[in-house]
Amino acid sequence: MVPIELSELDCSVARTLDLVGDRWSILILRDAFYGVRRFEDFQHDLGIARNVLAARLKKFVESGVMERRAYQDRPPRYEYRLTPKGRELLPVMLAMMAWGDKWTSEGEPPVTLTHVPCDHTLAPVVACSHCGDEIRLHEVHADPLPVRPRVAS
Amino acid sequence: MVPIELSELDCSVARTLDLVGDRWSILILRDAFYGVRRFEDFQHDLGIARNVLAARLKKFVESGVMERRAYQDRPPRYEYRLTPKGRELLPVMLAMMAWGDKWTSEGEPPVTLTHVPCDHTLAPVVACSHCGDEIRLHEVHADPLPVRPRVAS
DNA sequence: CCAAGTCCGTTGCAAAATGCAACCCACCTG
DNA sequence: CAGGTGGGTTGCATTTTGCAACGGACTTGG
Repeated sequence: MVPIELSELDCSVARTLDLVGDRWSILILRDAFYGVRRFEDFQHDLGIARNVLAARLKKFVESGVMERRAYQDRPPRYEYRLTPKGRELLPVMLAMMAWGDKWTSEGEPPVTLTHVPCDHTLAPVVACSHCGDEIRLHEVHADPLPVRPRVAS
Repeated sequence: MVPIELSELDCSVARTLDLVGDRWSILILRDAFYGVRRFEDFQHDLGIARNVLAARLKKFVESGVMERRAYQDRPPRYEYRLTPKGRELLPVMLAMMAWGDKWTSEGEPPVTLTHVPCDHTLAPVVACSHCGDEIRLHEVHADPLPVRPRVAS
């Protein structure tokens, strides 16, 4: 994937996109969150082309999101595990999952999440790290504003 | 974008990906969150090819994430605004932004977010809708488990 | 009245990413 | 020694993107 030209677009969203902004990356990570570690299992579960899977795993390892570790010698076999950097992509996946469940599900949401510490069904929300309230669009002020809105809004 | 084959992969993440899982969609939405509404402004700010921008906006309108509204007749001119469905993609963008800031920024994070109600610098976190605590990977239990991990883990 | 500018696209063609199936190699199992 | 498993690579067709040019309907300036 060719990186987006960051000259005028140096935002963290774009940098995150360089890693997970394609069709398969987040789905691979999702399986990894659920405990999948091996090439064959990713491939079988997702139905992804093997060459694309190999390319994605390689990219994840190079960027420090996963590590490739041998779990046996002879024949050498490897598994792919999330690093802390990779595990912290969980919020991105949960946010996408929550949105998909709310707006695009036909019938029941297929997966119910339970938050173990409080033992309640979980709808992930994005909250303010300081006050804990849910974040709404017009309650956020960005500085410097990365784009120049035409009038004021 | 050809939808991912959902037969064995009917997860909300994949359905969200069908909308925003390409190189530009989230960046367009990001500009929209910041108040950009017109074709020319999106194009100029992002440097996106005009045909791709036209295709994305059309897709957003068709899927109900944006609405196309005339702001003048003669010549007919349209602007693109987020619908509620679209505004609720904010968490996805914030999560990507937070991750990019934390893990890929060289030097200072370019944008500081302030949460207006509590007047504090904001690091968006994904939290449990019930107890408000931040969500960690191993504190989430999914049912039914959408993939079959090999051993247990 | 004519030239230039603004806004929102469409069209054609080249480059890149992806999907698909076949192949490979090293081992293990019956 | 035949077949299966695991982890890939290679070649080729298809799809998606990027780029630049063009068009049409106005508005503005002189």
